[in-house]
Amino acid sequence: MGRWEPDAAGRLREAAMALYAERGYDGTTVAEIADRAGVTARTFFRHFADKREVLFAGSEQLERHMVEALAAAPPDASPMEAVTAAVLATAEFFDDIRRDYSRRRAAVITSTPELRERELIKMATLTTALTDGLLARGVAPDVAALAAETGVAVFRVSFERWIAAPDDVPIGDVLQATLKNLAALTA
Amino acid sequence: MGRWEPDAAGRLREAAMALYAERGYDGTTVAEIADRAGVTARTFFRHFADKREVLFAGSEQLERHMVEALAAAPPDASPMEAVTAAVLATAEFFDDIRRDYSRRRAAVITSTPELRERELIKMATLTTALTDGLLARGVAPDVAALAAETGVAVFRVSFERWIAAPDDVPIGDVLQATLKNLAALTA
DNA sequence: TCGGTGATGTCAGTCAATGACATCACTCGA
DNA sequence: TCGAGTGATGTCATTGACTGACATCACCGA
Repeated sequence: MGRWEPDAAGRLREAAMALYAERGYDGTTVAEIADRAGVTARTFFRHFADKREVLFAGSEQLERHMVEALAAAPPDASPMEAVTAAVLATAEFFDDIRRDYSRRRAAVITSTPELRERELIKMATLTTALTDGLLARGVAPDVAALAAETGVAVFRVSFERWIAAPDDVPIGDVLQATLKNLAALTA
Repeated sequence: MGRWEPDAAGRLREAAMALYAERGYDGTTVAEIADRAGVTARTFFRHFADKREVLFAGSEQLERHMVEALAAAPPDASPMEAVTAAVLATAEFFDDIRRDYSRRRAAVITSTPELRERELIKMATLTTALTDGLLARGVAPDVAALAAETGVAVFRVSFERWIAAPDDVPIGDVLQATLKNLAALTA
């Protein structure tokens, strides 16, 4: 136990999500989020770069996880096989507990242009990271970019479908199905 | 001739571009842009929704132009042929005069995360518009989305290359070359 | 016990963005 | 010709995001 309640960042995330869902992104001030989390607005900005970033806290973790899975793929795996491994590795992030959070989060994001912008750049950053990972595996630049783009597209589509799917469908199944669809398309 | 100098929006665009290039986006205030354009900050926000939008003023026009070209394609044209027509239609927008502006604009955008976000959402909006245009032509949803995505990708890649190319290369040539590359890839 | 550390609070300030209201050249119809 | 719009702009006040500088104070390690 420290001097303050621990996990201020976590409380801020919870508070922000709750308030965004309740009053909308524009209808919520940083001061209100901080209040609910029991800190000041100044502390909010010490944990998150801006008012949007609080909804994208997990993205660096997810990216790191995918890049690691990409690097861990067998050396003789094809670019697309490596990307597939990275995409499937995301299943470990989104369990049943996260699904409810993900749904509320997605609802807020899709209804707020500012947040959609942020999400787009996160996806772009992820694509760049995967591209770099493929380049490190010796993949040709053109192929790397294309494979990374495809991988992120598969993740995006699957994530959306997972959110819309019944509660008993795990995200792994959706990812598998999307990958199968892709294979059928390109065959 | 009106009561004020005409084309305030145009002057604001010029002023913004010059100041962003000179001092950077963050180092420029809306008040400074307005000053240079001979108006007040309030007037800036009457012409542009926010500080970023002033660099994306032409995007609605470009989108409309592409959508019209898409609609004007022969009814029996394939989805990809229609998209190709839309992509090639952009050549009418970017002449030699626009190239210099485009270069400076691209330099500012790539060096400013906030502006990159805005550019990404513009591209996403364009993709949606082309998708809708294809749907109106009776194209199946999956195919429409994919074709639109591909078309925007071709435009993006071509635009980047055109900016980096020597001054005597017209954008039309670059678009043609990119489309040829795509055909070779998918063959 | 004491100085360093780190997370937080406090305060003042800048600047983007918006609403309400005033201004005033220009236009058009009575 | 006059007077009531009209539309683009200016002025003013306000909110709220974000930042820098400095203070605080429990904890930890020597």
